[in-house]
Amino acid sequence: MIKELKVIQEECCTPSSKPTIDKAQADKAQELFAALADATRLSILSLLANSLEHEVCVCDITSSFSLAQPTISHHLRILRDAGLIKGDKRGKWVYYSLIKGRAEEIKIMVDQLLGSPEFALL
Amino acid sequence: MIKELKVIQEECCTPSSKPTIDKAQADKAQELFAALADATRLSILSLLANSLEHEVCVCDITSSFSLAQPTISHHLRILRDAGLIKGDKRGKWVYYSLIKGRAEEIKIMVDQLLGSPEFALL
DNA sequence: AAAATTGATTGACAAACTTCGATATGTATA
DNA sequence: TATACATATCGAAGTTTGTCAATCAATTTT
Repeated sequence: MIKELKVIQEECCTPSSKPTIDKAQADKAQELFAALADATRLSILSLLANSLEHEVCVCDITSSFSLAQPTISHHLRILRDAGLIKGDKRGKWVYYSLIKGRAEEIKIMVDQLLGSPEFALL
Repeated sequence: MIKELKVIQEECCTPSSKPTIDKAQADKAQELFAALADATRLSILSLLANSLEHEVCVCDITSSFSLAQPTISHHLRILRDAGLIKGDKRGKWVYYSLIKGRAEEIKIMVDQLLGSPEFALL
């Protein structure tokens, strides 16, 4: 009996048998979440999502924050590089808008990472 | 005619009328996404989500990566502080597991930020 | 054509983050 | 009780990130 208890305690746990995400997937997801990991950028996204025409020019984005114009430009670039927004230059102004379908893609990513009822069945 | 074109060009766009997320919400979301903005931490989450018992001890997590033990411990702390995982000490070992329901909460957050069909109707 | 305006880029700096070795703490074993 | 083991914490080194002033490029206005 004591011997059996010993054996149980000599192993901490049974290792996983299911495959986990690979490094390429993890790196890609990291890029996305890093773009979302800033309060200013999240506010910019919310601003675009809630604007009447779903399109806001840089001047209005800049005037919504107490940050210098190059700082906003920097944040817009990060969101653009992450494929979350796009900019459309018309005349003197650049109008930014959300890229559609990204919300769904992100939610699928969250399910793959943290598990969801559907993924749990696989 | 020319005058009318001038008037149109003197304003860049119509400002938003809908409310956007406030700073407190943005800060909270930033904390969460910052915890997800690292490939190692995403791999750890995936490891927990895909483990047979949905529970893995630190030793097995550590041996899954080419990183020093204090580094893994640091990442586990960040995930714990973000409310994504919990640790259960049993004897010599600490077993980590995902906190249930967080995936759904994150997906709702994404919808609020980037807009979703339901939120668009509001 | 010159001046003004919008937005992007560059370079610098401080703050935050990832990583590690050394060490501390708690538990089990001899 | 002394030793070995598992994990957390601390402090330091190197890297990345957020911010701004200065500058540049493109467009419009005068």
